[in-house]
Amino acid sequence: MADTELDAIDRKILAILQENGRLSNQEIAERVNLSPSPCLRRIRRLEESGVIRGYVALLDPQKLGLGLLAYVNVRLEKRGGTAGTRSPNPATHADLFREAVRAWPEVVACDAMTGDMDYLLRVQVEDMAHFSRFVQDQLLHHPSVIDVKTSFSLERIKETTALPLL
Amino acid sequence: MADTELDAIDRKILAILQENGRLSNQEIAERVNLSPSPCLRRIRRLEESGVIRGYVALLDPQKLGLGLLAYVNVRLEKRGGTAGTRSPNPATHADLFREAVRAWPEVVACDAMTGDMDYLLRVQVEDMAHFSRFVQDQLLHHPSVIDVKTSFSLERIKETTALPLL
DNA sequence: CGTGAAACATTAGCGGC
DNA sequence: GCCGCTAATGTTTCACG
Repeated sequence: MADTELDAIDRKILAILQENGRLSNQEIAERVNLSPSPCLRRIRRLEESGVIRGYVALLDPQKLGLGLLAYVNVRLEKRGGTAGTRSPNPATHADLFREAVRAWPEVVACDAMTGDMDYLLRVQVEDMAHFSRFVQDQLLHHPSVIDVKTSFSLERIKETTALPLL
Repeated sequence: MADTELDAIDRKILAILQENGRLSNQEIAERVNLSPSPCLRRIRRLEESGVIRGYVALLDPQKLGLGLLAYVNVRLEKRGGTAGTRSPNPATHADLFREAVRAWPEVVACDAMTGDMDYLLRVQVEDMAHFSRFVQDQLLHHPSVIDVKTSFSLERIKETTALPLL
C-alpha cells in the first residue's frame, strides 16, 4: 500500500499535474515525450492507485472576503465521553471532537499533535467578528474542549499544495 | 480588488470546482442549469479576475513516502541583515528568511504570526532523519534564525483546499 | 443567454516492439 | 509487460441570433 513503483515518467507527470491540474492529456504527453495513450494510461493508474487523490480549483481567500487566517491550538478533556453513563456506544471526547471539526467549514485543516496541546486547527474566516463567534459558539461550546490558544496569520509567506517529489 | 460581485450561480460554480476541478464545462453547466457557453464565460471571468487562482492535482503524501508532517515555529534575529556592513541593498532578516522558505520544497506553508514566535512552517518530509537534516542543515543554518520549536502531526484529522463560501 | 458547427481532446481496440 | 496508431465519441469554443 506504500508505493506502487513510480518511474521517472510517472514522477514527471505528477510534478506537472501538481502545478496545473487542467492540462490536457495531449499537452502532458508532449512534455513527457510520450504519445497520448500511454500517458493517459499512466494518469489513470495514478488516479486509481490513489497517488492522485483528486483535482481541485484553488480559490483566492482575499477575493472571497475570507481575510482572516488563524491557527488554534486545542486541548481536550481526557476522561468520559458520551452523555449517557455507560453508553453502549462509547464515543470518546476525541471522536466527538473529530466529527465536529470535520463538519465545521471554517476549519480547513486539523491535526492531532505532539506537545502540550492536542489539536492544531487552521481556521479561515471573514473577520475577527466571525472568528470570535466561531470560538465562542462552536469551539468552546463543544463539551470535549477544555482550552484553546490562538495565533493569527499576519502574512502568508508561502502556500502550496505541491509536495516535494523526492 | 475585493469581490468582483459574485452571484448565486458563480458561487455554485466555485463550490463545484473546489471539489472537482476536472469536471467538464458541460457537466458544470448542467449542474447550474445553464447551457455550456454562458457557463464557460463565467468560469473564464472567475479565472481572469483571480478568484480562481488555478487548478491542481492533489497527491497522497503517504503513497509518495512523505509520512512525516511537522509544524515548526521559528523566531528570527531582529537587527542587522545582509552580511556586508552598510550594504546598499539592505535585505532584512525577514526578507532573507522569506526567500529561503519559498525555495525549500519541504516547506508547504509558511505564515508570519502573532504571538511569541515569528513564523509558523508546515513541513512535509519522508521521515525523522530527513526532518532532522532539514532543521540542522537548512533552518538552523540560516543566519536569520534564532530559535525553532517543533510539533509533529500524530494524525491528520481534516485537510481541505475548499474554502467556506459564505 | 442559447444554438450550432468547427476544432480539438479523450479513450478503447489492436498490432508491434 | 509497455508503446503508439487509428477511429469513434465526446468536449470546448466562438460567431451569431
